[in-house]
Amino acid sequence: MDEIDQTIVNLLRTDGRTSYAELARRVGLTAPSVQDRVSKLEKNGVITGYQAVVDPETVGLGITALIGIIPDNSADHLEICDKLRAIPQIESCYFLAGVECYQLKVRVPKMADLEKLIHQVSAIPGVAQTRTTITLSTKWEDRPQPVPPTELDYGVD
Amino acid sequence: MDEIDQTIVNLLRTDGRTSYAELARRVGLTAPSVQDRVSKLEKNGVITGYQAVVDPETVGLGITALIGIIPDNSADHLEICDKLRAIPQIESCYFLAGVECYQLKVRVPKMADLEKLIHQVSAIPGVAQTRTTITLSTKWEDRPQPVPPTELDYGVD
DNA sequence: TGGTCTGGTCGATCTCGTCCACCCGTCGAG
DNA sequence: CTCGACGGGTGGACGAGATCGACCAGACCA
Repeated sequence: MDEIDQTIVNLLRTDGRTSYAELARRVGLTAPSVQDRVSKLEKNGVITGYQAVVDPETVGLGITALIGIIPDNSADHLEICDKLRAIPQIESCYFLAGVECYQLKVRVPKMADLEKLIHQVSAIPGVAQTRTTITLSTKWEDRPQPVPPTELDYGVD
Repeated sequence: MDEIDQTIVNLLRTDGRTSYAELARRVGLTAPSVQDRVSKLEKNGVITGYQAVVDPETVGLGITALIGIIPDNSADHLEICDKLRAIPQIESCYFLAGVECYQLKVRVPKMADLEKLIHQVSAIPGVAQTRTTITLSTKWEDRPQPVPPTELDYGVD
């Protein structure tokens, strides 16, 4: 994970379809060696995938909401997590330090779908309470910040 | 935005580097026509970009936090938004219906950076109060849900 | 009926991806 | 000191993919 790898990662984060040839030109190497570096980055779990970024509204996912979950004392977190994972509308799931120990980001087409979704989440054993906040607008999302200058080795060679 | 476009979008959301030739095989068209569809999807703002998904921990962004912002009455939201946008560590920014009218998702290398960041956000004119929650773990993030069957035309032809 | 428009195919050409042989410093062992 | 292994890079060859222009078929409308 040297400086060249960082450049490659930054380039691929801002345009995931950049060709190896183009990357090679940018970092001053040849295509095969860039390809080699990229596949090592993938193998080492630095790059975990590539996705097209889609405007949710244009594909009929006009409603975004954040749902906080307060568990009860007997909550089995493995089970909760599994049940949550099975719900496709939950795009992100964070485990938090706080009373609301999960926060979900969900997207649905219509309010009725959100209502159904909340019932579905509330029905999971171990979920004591949920608190939902509608997002009025997404100012921005998943903006790739440049990888910070590495002073330490982060354990991935 | 017919059924074929939806398939293309779904495929590109789960693997943003899928070649046009491969997409063509999957949807039963030729590469040029798929390419044509994709460029139309990009032009119409359905696909807004492509990004490599990176494991934050492996690139030195080990700390994730959610920051809620409570504005004061005189808050100029355009200014707040601009000031927030200028802070690269803020990866996502949602405008919410609630007392905390913004929620930020931030990533930093160390706790000290988070502290600095909170001070930075608190110092923005119009920000009355912030509330920060550390995420203990990211269960998953930005999982692409299949685009819902379109019953209506969502205004993007 | 004929013109136009949209969305497709086909084929040619150029670029890119990918594999392989080879090269060149580094480092540890004999 | 020399040898051999190794990691990481280069260059070339070849097949696959991207891209462009020409052409075609069905829908729609005057």
